[in-house]
Amino acid sequence: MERKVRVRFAPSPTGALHIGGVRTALYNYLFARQHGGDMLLRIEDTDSTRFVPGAEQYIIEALDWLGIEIDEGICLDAPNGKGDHGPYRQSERRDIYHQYVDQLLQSGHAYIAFDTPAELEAKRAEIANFQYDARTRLQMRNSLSMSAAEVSECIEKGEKYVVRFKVEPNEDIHVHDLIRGEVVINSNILDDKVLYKSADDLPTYHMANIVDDHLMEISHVIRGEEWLPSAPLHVLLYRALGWEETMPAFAHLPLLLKPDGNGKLSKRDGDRLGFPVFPLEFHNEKDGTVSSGYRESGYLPEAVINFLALLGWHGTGDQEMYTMDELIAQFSLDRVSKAGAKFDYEKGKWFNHQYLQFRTNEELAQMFLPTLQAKGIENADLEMVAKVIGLTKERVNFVPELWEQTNFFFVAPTEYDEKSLKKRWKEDSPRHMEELLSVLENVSETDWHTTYETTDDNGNTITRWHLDDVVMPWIAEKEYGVGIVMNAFRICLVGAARGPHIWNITDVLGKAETLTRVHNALESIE
RNA sequence: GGUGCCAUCGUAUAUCGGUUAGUACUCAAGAUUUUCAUUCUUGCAAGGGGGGUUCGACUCCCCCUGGCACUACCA
Repeated sequence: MERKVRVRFAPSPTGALHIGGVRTALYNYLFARQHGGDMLLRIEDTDSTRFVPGAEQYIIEALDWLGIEIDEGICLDAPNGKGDHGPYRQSERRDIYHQYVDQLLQSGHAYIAFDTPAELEAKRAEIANFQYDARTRLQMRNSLSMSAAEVSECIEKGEKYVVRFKVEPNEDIHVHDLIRGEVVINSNILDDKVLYKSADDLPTYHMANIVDDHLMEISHVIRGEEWLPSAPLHVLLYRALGWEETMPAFAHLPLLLKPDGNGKLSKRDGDRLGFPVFPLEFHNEKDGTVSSGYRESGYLPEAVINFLALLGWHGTGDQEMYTMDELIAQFSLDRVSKAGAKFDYEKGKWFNHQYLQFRTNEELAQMFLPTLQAKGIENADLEMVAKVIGLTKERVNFVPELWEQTNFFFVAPTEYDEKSLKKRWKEDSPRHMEELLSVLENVSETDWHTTYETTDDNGNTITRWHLDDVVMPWIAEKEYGVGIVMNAFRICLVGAARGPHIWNITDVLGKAETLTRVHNALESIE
């Protein structure tokens, strides 16, 4: 019988969750859902010195925002973990690790070493490319080079020690990777990795990772490419523990690279180039830094998911827009690319633009409210906000950008754009506007907002404003230019030569406000 | 330095031995628009180099070059 698919996302709470980590979580999630398996979240907090308060909560909230659901382990509705394989925080699993460290010690796969960090440093300075391995371990202070009596004496004296994995030399280790195929590495290049440290009574990543993945019955380990070099060590550990039969399958994902130049994408790149590298804004209590987030920048979660999914994976055809359900249905590990993907922020913006168009005007209005408030627009009429958003949303990539497109609907212009004036405000404009004012004053409130369907010269159905029937004949009769009149009118209402169709603007503004603005413009201009 | 991974337009990628090497982003031009924007159309732009294998290679193999990752009592 096929083993049930169980995957895990296992971040360290050392700060905000990097966007690359988010993609790893996403691929794990897609894989789990596609196979009807479980998605676990485990917190790898074995390095107490790097712990950052709030980071764990941040991770949970970020995944929740993106719609990556956790079936087991630490999650929003179970902050201390749910499921039968807990605890799901490595710092709470000390007793479990002890047992397996002892097992390795007893079976001779590991040994105790007393070398202090200073001694190790000295050794590295003394010998170039020093490696703690089969060739050098007898020169060091450990249970292989010391007598049993000496060892117990050191331990009784309270000397700090570590447990190291005893790597047998000159053995080819085969790692089967679902994305890269067979990777072979000789054990000679592996050092005797530290598995456990008595100083804080915690295992290191490698030990904890293998024990947990085994005990939690993980079937597939999908993680970043930076782990590929240590995969052989992990295979050796499974073997030493007697778990090779149920060892999970490995898949090492390509890295997310800097948009320019080369190297791994980092927080600094985001700061430097002006885009977020984290899903949510994060205030780091430990170092006092603030990191901007996709959510706060106006990104829609579905856009981030779609964008991230395509950074390293692609379907068979030209499809680019994917819902989460489509991704779940179509994702496959063998279509994950092997090469690192440069982070193209422009494409991310485009995705957000696309998904913004799918949202209703009412939804967008709700999302736009905080921006309006920040601009001093209190008690905005939601219906009116939705209406102006409908007129302008295809012009923007992000919700906050709506302000630049709609501000004149909320605030009457007090300044008039010089370039627009130069080009569109002519000598006759004041007289034209005076006359337009009297033409418009005669339009009833009802007619002001009226539209009707008609056909154009090509027989297409178009919507026409009643105001056209009032203003256009007047312009024609006076033999004024349509452009010169309408553009001056626009400047009066907007303050510049931009914005949606003029009658859409007068419709939202209403008759009284429209006339007021023209009056004001006539007084202010020149 | 050592080991490993990787290599198609500027970017993300399609192609799983036979194509005028496709698509999207970006950029440019034109059309549309009484404004700005949108939209539409068109265009620019690629198989790192060298050897093989083959009737035929972007695709398979080798070498070189280049890029990246790892090389901690961090994950």
